[in-house]
Amino acid sequence: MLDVARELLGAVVVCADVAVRLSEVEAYAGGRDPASHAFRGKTPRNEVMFGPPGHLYVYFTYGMHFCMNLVVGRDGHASAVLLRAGAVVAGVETVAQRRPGAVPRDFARGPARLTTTLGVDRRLNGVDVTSARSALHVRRGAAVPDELVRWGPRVGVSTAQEVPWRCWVDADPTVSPYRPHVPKKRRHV
DNA sequence: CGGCTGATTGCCT
DNA sequence: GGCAATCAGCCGA
Repeated sequence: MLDVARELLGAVVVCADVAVRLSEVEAYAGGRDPASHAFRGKTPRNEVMFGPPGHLYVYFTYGMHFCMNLVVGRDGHASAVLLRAGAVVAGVETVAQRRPGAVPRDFARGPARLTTTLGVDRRLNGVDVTSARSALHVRRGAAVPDELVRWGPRVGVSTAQEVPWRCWVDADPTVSPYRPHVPKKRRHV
């Protein structure tokens, strides 16, 4: 699961004429992970997570935002990787119309911004991202070298803050700025 | 520039 | 009924 997350850095998400190269993702480990939507078992909302890998899990949150996950791991295991941020590499004109006033660096800088930029909503829940014929699919991109991959705690979760299951590309300006639980400096205790 | 908060729907207990 | 894998805008410094 963590290896899949790491491999997704640099991959390119394609939806219609817009494409985004991923710079930040976050792993969720299915039923035994208290921060996972699958923790309390299968429900109508999260049922895609319990299906085969390679499919998209789109959910609605905070009354106004969509976020997208890639289902990974074994069928039924319900592991998933939250796609958090990336750089727009195609369709900049389309995105500029969708996000008037935003600067390119911020187009997909955060999970909800990423879905807005790509035009993703619940209609894409469950699509097979491994097929180039799907409305949304994922292509391999230029590999990110190991020395540029950084790991840290997940964002916005109230439980299991200790597991470093978020990974991102070091020094990439499109990585999301929201890191509420990451102390910038470690004071000696 | 960094920190805080209101917005607003749907899901789960 | 409570709260969420967030974001934009506003505040003060």
